[in-house]
Amino acid sequence: MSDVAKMAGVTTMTVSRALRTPEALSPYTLEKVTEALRETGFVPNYAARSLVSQRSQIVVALFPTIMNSVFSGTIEVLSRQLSEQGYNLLLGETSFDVTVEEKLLRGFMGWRPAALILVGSVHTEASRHMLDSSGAPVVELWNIPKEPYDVAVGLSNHDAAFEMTMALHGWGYRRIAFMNLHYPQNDRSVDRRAGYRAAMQELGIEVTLEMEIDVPFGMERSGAIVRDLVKAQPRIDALFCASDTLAVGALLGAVRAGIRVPDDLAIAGFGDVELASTVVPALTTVRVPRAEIGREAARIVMERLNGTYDGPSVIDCGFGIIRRESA
Amino acid sequence: MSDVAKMAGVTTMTVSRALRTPEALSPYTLEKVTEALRETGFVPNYAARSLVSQRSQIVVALFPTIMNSVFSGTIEVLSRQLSEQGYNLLLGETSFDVTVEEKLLRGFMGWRPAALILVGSVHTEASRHMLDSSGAPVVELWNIPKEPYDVAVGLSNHDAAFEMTMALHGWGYRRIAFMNLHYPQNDRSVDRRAGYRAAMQELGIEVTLEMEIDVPFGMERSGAIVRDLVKAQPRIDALFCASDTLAVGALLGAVRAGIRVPDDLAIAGFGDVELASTVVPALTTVRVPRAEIGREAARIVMERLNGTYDGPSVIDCGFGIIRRESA
DNA sequence: AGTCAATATGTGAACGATAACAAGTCAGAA
DNA sequence: TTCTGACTTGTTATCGTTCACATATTGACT
Repeated sequence: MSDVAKMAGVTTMTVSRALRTPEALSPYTLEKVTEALRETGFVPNYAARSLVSQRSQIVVALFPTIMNSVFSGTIEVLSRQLSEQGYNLLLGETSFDVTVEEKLLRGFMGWRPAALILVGSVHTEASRHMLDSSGAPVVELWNIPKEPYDVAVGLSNHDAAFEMTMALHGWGYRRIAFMNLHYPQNDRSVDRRAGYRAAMQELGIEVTLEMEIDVPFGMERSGAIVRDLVKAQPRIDALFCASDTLAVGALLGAVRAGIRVPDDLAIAGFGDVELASTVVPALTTVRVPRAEIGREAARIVMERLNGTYDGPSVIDCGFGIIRRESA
Repeated sequence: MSDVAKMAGVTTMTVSRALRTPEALSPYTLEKVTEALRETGFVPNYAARSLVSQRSQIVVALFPTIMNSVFSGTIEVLSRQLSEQGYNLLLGETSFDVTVEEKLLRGFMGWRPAALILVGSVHTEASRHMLDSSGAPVVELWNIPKEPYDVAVGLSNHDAAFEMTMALHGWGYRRIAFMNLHYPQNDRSVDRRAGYRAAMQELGIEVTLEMEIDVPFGMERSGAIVRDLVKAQPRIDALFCASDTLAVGALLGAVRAGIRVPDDLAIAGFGDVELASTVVPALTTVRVPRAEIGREAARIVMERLNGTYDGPSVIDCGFGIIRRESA
C-alpha cells in the first residue's frame, strides 16, 4: 500500500480512504490514487484490515452436508448474496453431528467472523459459549425453534409433516408409513416424525412398529425396504419419506421391483428437489423454500451488521404440499 | 493472549509456543499455559497470525457450481481433508464464467490464501496475473491440460468421450447423437465434444447437424428434445450426454414419453452421480473419480505447502466406462 | 479583514500475533 | 573449576491497515 501511496504522492491513509470512502476525497486525488491502484495491481490485505478494525468480512456457514441439493441450493444463494456485499463465505460440513459442529466452530472463531449461519438449533454447550463470546449475529436455518439462539429462518417441520400426512389421508390413503434417516440430534428429523405421529393420532390410525422405518443412509438400499413394505399385513398403502432423496430411492426401487406407484403404494417426499418433478412418476412432496431461506438469511445477516434489523427473531418461510403423480 | 500469559505467569511468546510448538516447552510450563488456555477459552486471532507470518491458513476453492453432486462430492472431500490439517476452505461459485472467476479471485486474494484450487485451465489474463503474484500453489481440477498453470488433477475428458462413443458403437449403436450444455469457455465441455467427434470420424460415421445438440440448461426440457430426436430421419439410435444431469433428464423424459430405453434410444451420461445407478433404467455412464480428485488435490496442496511435493505436474486420475441398462 | 465551518489530507499509535535474536539455566566434559 | 552447548524463556521489532485526532486549505458570512 505504501507503494501505491508513493506513486500517487499521498500517504497510505489517503489510499485507504480511496478504497473505502472515495467520496471523502477530492476528485483530483482520487483520480491519482485510482490510477496508481490500477498500475500496481494492489490487493488490500484483509488480515491487517480485520486486525485493526476488529472484525472480518467473513461469514461462517456450517451445513450438515453439501452433497444434497436442498442444502447446496441454499449455500449457493447465500454465497452469491454475501459476495455481492463484499463478504466471503467460510464453509464447514458437520455431517449432522453437533460435536463436529463444535470442532469446526472452534477452528473458525479465530477468524472473528462477522456473522455465523448454522443449521438447526441444537448445539453443544461449548458451541453456545463460543457464539456468546463472539458477539456476532447468528442465524439458525431450517426450522422455527421456540427459543432461537438469535434469529432463526425456516419452516415448521412438524406442521409440514402433519399437513402431508393429513393430505395423504385426504387422498384416500389410510395405512401411512413413515421413513426417516434416524438422527436423534437432528431436530428437523425429530420434528417431522412428531408431525407425522400427531397427524396419525388425530386421524385415529394406529402407528404400528413396521410403519416407522429408520434407515441408515441414502437412496441405495430403499428398494429392498419397499419390497418388504408392500408385503406387510395389514397392507400399507402409502409411504411418507422425511426427505426427497429417500423418497426418490424408494420410488425408483418400487418401479424396479414392479410395484405400481401410486396404485400399489403411494410415495411422498420432503424437500422438492429438482429431481422430484423429473422422476417418473413425478414425486408428491413438501416444497421447502430453500432459495428463500438463503436469501432471508443473507438479508438478515447484512441488516444485523448494519444495525438496521428490527424484524422478528423467528421467520417462518412456510412450505407447500405439492401433489404430483406418486400419491 | 496477554490475559492467558498473565494467568500462567509467562509471556505471550510462551503462550504462542504452547499453541504451535508445545514440544519446545518444559512440561511444567506447558501444563500451566494449557490450564490458563482452557480457563480463559482463548481463541487465537488468525488475522494477526497471518499478518505477521505473511500467509494464512485459508485455501480458496472456486467451483463452477455447487448444486451438482459431481462437484459437491469433490468439495466435501476437499473441505474435510483440509480442515483436518487446520486449513479452512473459502468457497466461491463462478457459474462457469471466467470473468466471474476473476472477480471472485480479486475479492479472495486479499486473504493471501495459502493455496488456490480452480476448476479447468481456462482463466482470464488478469486471473493469471493475480495467481502469479500470489506465489501460492495452484491446483487445477477436472482435466489434464498440456500446460497446467502449476499442478493439475483430473481426467482426459477427450479420451473419456472418445471411449464412450466407441463403446456405444461396440454395443451396436450407429447413429450416435451428442448432447451438451454449450459453454465455449468450458474446456471440459469442449474436450468432450472433441472426443465424440474424433471417435465418430474414426468410425467413419458422419455427424449431421441434428446430431449435435446444444441445450441451454438443466434437465427440465430434455423431454421435448428427446421426443424430437427419435423422430429424426435417418433414425438416431443413441444419445450421449456430456453430463449425467442432462442424461437423467433425457432418460426420464424418454420414459415419460413412452420411448423405450435402450430399445428405441440408448442413452449414456458422463459423471456417474449416485442417481445414475438408481434411475430406471440405470444409466450407462462415464465414471469420474470425483472423491479421488478431491483427495489428490488436498494432498498436493498440503505437500506443496510443506515443500515436500515432487510428483508430476499433471495427475491423471483416469475414468471408467460403466455399462448399465440404458445402453 | 477576521472568524467560522466545512472539506481534505496527514500523523502516530494501535490491533494481536510471531520472527529473530538474546539471555538465562543447567548438566556434563575437559 | 571452568567451559560448552542444549534447552527454555524473554525482548523487541514488525506485519499492513485503520482509528482518532491534528493540521492545512478553502470559501462564505459577518
